[in-house]
Amino acid sequence: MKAVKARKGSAAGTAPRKVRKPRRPETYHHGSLKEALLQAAERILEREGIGGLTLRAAAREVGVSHAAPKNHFGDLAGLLSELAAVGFNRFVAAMQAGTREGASPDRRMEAIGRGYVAFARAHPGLFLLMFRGERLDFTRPSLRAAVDASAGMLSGAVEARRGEKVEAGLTLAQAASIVGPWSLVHGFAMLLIDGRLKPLMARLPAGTDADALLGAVLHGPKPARPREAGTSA
Amino acid sequence: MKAVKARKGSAAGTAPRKVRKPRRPETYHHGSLKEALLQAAERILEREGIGGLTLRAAAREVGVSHAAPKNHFGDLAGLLSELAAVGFNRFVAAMQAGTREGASPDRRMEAIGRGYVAFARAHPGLFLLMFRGERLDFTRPSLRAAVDASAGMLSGAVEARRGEKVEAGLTLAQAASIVGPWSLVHGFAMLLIDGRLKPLMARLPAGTDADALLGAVLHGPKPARPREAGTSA
DNA sequence: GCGAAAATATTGACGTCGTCAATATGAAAG
DNA sequence: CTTTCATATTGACGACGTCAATATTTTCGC
Repeated sequence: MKAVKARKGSAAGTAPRKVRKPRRPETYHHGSLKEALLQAAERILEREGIGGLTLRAAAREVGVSHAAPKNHFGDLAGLLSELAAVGFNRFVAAMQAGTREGASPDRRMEAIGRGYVAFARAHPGLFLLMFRGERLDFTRPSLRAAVDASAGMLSGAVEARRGEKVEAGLTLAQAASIVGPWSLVHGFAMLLIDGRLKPLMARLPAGTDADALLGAVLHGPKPARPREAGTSA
Repeated sequence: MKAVKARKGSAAGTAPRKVRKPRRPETYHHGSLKEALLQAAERILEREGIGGLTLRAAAREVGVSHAAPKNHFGDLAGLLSELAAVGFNRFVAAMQAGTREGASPDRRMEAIGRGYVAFARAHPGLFLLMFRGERLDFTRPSLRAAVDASAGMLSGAVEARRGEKVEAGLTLAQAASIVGPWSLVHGFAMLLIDGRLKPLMARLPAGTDADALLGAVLHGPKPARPREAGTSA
């Protein structure tokens, strides 16, 4: 989509300088560098993993000097946090993707869970970054807003299923009805993209994929009290 | 070169030179450096987080040269993997800690889950390291064995609860009966130690702690199908 | 005991990283 | 056109992982 632009001839650049985004006059020096850096960062993240994502690598990928990102993100945590914010926004979209308009609360809940895992599988590097709080700066407004949006999504679905509005104060049961499904789906996604389920899945009937396993986890016998869930699914 | 060695006295005690493990004559140069490095690494991990755990920092903490760890661990992944192996062994012990002899399979299962989360809370840095596969080297025999032990623990408890031995081949329902509880407890632990549940827990009645929330998650309404789980807790 | 051989520890170097300070450059405002 | 400011570059510093060369200690054959 975006031409990574010519390498700008190093020293002797006789070519026209600012041909970067002819359509958008809002560019400064070299165009919308912040956005370009974010896209480059995501590319690096999914290509080389979180260890390969550095400020200098992002600058290199875009073709600017190693210190250029500082103007837009401050430090590494800034870049990672902005990228995580982008991820959370897309995350919300992924969870909403499978929810149909008139679906029952239970179906809606399941669709959200499937979207949750689907996003993690599609963007494992981004997902891991988003849920690795140690490297993020949650004081950044963009990240905070994106996180809040994704949190509101889940509790909204739980509200609809329970048929009661969640107030400022929560009962233990209300909290558990949010944290339970969240934990189940989050743990599944984490274990899956970290390869922890591979040994188990290798022993399943041929052709059984992660989606089938997720379906069985969501619908099968209860995790804690099998007596009530019938014998076989 | 002698000046560096003088530092060893600070950690070893009164003796100036190689009095590190008087009981075991199997020591080489400076005592059991490998074990000392592992202990130092764990100290650093819990004190400064995973970002502060470096080969050089571990060497510094013990008082040896910056390249000394290479002899025992090869590279950074080696140190992290050996430390993760130690963690998995302790992890198994933590899960077994709450299981009583004649307890029912369900109670045993719950005890394992509580031990799972308790370990994560007690050693968050170690737990995160153990479940961050990207930085580990699973070809290391010690790590492989420790991981297998912890995996066998969970499936063993599930076997007991289902009353059937798990064979080489798995049905989808069998796999789900393992992955479901695992995901639930793992996700809860992950979200908890990453601070993701803090906003929710702040809205709970005063005095409600993470253990109470975990209990509600384990015993409360099912994550996916509340109809079967009785009315409401 | 003693010397050879192996194991272990140190030193120094290289390239990469994040970050900072100083400087240069292009855009916008007057 | 000139001032002003946001943006980008250059160069430096310390910390890191890793490697090669060297030094020191333990172990083992005798």
